[in-house]
Amino acid sequence: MPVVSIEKVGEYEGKEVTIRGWLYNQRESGKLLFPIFRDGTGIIQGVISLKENPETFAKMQGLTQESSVIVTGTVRADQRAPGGYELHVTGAELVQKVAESEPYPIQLKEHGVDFLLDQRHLWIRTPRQASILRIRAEAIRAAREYMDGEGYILTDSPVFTPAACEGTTTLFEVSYIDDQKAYLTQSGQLYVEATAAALGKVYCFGPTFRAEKSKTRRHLTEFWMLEPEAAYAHLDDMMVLAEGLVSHVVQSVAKNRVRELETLKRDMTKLEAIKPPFPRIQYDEAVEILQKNGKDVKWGDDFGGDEETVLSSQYDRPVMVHRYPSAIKAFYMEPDPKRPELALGFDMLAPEGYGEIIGGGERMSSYENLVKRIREQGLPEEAFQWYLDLRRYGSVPHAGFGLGLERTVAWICGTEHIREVIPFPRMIYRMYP
RNA sequence: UCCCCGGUAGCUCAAUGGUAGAGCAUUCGGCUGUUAACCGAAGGGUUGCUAGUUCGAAUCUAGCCCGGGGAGCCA
Repeated sequence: MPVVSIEKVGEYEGKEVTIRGWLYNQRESGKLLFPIFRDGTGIIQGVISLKENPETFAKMQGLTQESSVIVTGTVRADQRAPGGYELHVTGAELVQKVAESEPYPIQLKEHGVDFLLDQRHLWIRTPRQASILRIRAEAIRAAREYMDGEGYILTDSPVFTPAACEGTTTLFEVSYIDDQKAYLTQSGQLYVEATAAALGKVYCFGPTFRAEKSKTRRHLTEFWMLEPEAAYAHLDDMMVLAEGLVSHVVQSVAKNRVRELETLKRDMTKLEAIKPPFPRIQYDEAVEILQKNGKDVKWGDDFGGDEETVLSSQYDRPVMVHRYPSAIKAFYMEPDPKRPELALGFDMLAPEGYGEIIGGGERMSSYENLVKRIREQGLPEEAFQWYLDLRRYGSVPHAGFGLGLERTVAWICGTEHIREVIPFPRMIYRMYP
């Protein structure tokens, strides 16, 4: 008797198979049972007749939602069944029954956000959430495939760091060994700058932490970031890499996760349009576009969520805004030699109002300028000595960016909130489960 | 940190100053093709907490707690 996964059940039409999973739901109709099973790969409806199989009927009748079961039956195509295939159950083995006194808390109906987040460890069992997590996995696989294919070497950055990567944001402080203090990384960038000088083209991919008190659908306190860095690379090289990476990720999901995107009711035509080249606009031009659209922004202002939405809604694919004023960008950004008041940085804004998914640019390569900036920012110079070494010993032009995984996946999935695209979201005021 | 919104049964919600209710879930009964099945019945409440106004508070007032959305900041 073959043990099969529900996603592959169509290959076994007319054959008897075993499915190991859970009871997703069950409808009862007198002398007929319609259990719906799930096994993590999909759902399938079963049929059990009292007349034909009284023993199994008795075992399954009244069984509680999410009880674990191993069932055997014959696969039949049937228009009436959700999913097109049905399992005519011949035998069932109950693995664990959910007690009636403590029924499964998540029902097949609308629930509130607060409740679902408290039940996140169970919520991920629902088809929609499971689909999102499968898409996340595909996005990660495709992103690494692309970076590896472009000759970038994975060199992961540490999670414990001695100081801030960017002065302004708030850090999570943790106690380290023997009364030392450490901080959870807010970016791996400084470290990939070092590995780029060692290996040429590198990237890191891992969790990052921001203790900002942001309460929006675009923020998490713990999120994953992919950060490439390349020696001798310039701003334009990074914009080419960024559009190549993002389009490869989107196209891979569109190709390999069709069923999941259907579960999410995602508009596939919007994803299919995500191909290079992506539009590039300079900051100056972005300000003009915003002013034409009635936004009260002047040159020198940074863009908020509203402004980003206006800009990204002009295009059917992500837009890259480059050369922002240095004053509103991070301390390590290289100024444009043609217009020193501008930084050689860029942001990629996702369509449909999902906001900034990439930020990056060219790093400052001059020792003197970098020291000056560190002092201006009031950053602890001692902690940055190793970083300054990169400018003492064979400094070269180099560039990179950071791609926010969850914002990217939220956009691909079309979810309302970023919290749905990470298995266990960490947000301000929420760390359970 | 600031602004806005919310907290009533396990869940989703109703009740706007006068006896706290419905659907789902659970239990019992019925139903041979159900699609969040349906029909009948039962059990289930410190209305977030504290104080106040009132003959009377889920409802009005104040403070606090918890959560959501947004600003700032950022991926």
